[in-house]
Amino acid sequence: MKVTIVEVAKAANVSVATVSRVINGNYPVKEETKQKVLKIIQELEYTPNIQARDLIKQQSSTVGVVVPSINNMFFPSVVDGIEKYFDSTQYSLFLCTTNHDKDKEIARINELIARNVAGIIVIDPNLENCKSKFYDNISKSTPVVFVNGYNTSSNISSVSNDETSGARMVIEYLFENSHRDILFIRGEKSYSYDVKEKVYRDVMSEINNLHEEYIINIGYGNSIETVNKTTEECVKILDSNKKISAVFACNDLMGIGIINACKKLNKKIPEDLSVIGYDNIELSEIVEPHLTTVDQNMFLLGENAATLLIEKIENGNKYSKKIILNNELIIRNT
Amino acid sequence: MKVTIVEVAKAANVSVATVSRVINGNYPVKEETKQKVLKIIQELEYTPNIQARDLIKQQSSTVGVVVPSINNMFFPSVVDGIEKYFDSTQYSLFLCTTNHDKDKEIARINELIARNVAGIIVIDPNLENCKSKFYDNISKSTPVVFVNGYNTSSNISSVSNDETSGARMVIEYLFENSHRDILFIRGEKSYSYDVKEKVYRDVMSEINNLHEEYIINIGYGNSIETVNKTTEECVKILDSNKKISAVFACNDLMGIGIINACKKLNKKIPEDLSVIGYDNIELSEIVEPHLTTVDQNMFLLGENAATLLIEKIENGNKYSKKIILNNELIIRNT
DNA sequence: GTGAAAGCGCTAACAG
DNA sequence: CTGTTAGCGCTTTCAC
Repeated sequence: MKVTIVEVAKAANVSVATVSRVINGNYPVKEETKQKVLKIIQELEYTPNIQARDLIKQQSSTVGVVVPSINNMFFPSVVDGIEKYFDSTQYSLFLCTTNHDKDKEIARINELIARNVAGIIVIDPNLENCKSKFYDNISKSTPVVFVNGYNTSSNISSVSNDETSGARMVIEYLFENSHRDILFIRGEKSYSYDVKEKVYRDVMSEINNLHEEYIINIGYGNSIETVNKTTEECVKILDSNKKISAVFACNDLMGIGIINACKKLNKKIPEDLSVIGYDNIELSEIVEPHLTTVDQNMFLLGENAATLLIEKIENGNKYSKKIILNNELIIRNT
Repeated sequence: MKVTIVEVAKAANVSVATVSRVINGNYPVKEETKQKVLKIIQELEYTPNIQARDLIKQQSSTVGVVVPSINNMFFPSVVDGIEKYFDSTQYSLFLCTTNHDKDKEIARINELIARNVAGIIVIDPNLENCKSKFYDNISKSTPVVFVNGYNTSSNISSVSNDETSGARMVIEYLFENSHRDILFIRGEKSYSYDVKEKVYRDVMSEINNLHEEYIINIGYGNSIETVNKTTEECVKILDSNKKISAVFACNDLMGIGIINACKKLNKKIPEDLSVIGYDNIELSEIVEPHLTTVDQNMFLLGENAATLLIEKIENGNKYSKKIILNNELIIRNT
């Protein structure tokens, strides 16, 4: 068994209260006693039990982070940002993955609450869950922050990229380069895709060139398999539809899938087909040709989410904030 | 404040013990009382406080996972394996990153212990820490499992790939294809690199063709920047040393770096240069040309680590085990 | 300055 | 079957 405060107290011939005081340094203790206790603590290799401390103090020093999947290049960067921020605090992170499953997401959140976390950051929350009352309810008692989520609740803070303007940037850039027949590739069950599709539809309608068959939903969109799934799906489409001169991929993984599709079809990029991705994951700079994309600055997304959560925890979950980060078109070779 | 068991008891007009019994189902409760309590629990949205439960039960339902970094394709896969396994248990994961920093690793481990975790999995533990008495000491009181770590302690379980045979496979395959001048790329501070370098040295010595200048250490090796770092470093080397006909890269990121270096030098792969990586991260199948590599089966690595930890927790940290997974050469196009 | 004692939310004997 | 009670490891009044 691990050594407890009682054993330290005994060994030092003082009361547990005194030991507690030297550990926390919140009440005066005679220097001599203090040194004695400190020495014993060292000798016995005593570490205070944080669980017990949290319990009595009626506080929590853990926060939960919920993420659809960790096996891609996008979410880990966001988590990195969150981690770096909490590094300098007394909080530790419970990381949970949902595997893009709506019910698992709910289960995970409930687990976190049972573990009495001080707050929860949800990255890319499931759209249905957002629309149901689930999060509304949770957020009454536990501080919640969304990253890139659909958020109508007044008691949830959120940080997201301005995907509307990002998507607009993409399409306008394509227009400037005289593209009119633009394939749109999206995934499912995330608000991000909906936002971008809306922009796409609006803008294409404006120029009277909206074709339903140009809008492709390839299913789950943020795992590494997305690349090959996109390639397979789009080889057919690009091969049969010669009018398409550009592709707007909702994320870089899909963008890379398109690049690979072009290799299969012997299409030259960007001569035969222009490709623009979204996110600017590190991979986009490593593939050949380097992918043109929109920078989401994932790390910053994470950092801001962490800041918002701390704020919410400290203000007693009373008010919320929405942060919208701007993004930037990174023009590379596609 | 969250609702506690006392309030449920009051509302249901029973004692807290009874409420506890219906929650845990470990003692008989009259069906009628049970239903009444269950109903109240629902109404009040009561969730038991796991921290308090762990405290009284003198147990812990959390485990710690320590990983150098989450921002690459290797570690997340291992973590995925670990997560999937713990999914079906009552354990939750504390995930910590060390950013490849030896002292941070120690700090993180101490934090986990203060949080009273049931056990700790360390992925790619820092070599110096392994050689110091740090882990020896920790593992006396807390179950510890290493993934791909240097492990001499009798009280630490570990799972690793048979990197010796893996490395040998690589070099022998290169020999079979008549390569004799093989560049060896490694990183620092991980046992994995040492193992592979030893094999490389041994085998090259056997054929009397060991050149110190063929052994390149490019520093931290498992972040995405590794790709470009390798490219930069190796463009010079490959350009100035025309005898080199093959490269053995200690991981796939470095392998991809070599591929990109060849593009810069207009070298054809595999005609002008053969490249073999290590790990078989998902990326290796997505880059062009597809990278020949050794499959580490990261997911399995994680799963096995989780199994070992559970075993150790259940046997009271009394005995340990080492698992060595075989690996397989994946011959692709480089 | 320091100790005794109460209590955080929960479980597990022990009685009844 | 059910209630009473002690106590997990810790912090924090309240006396002295």
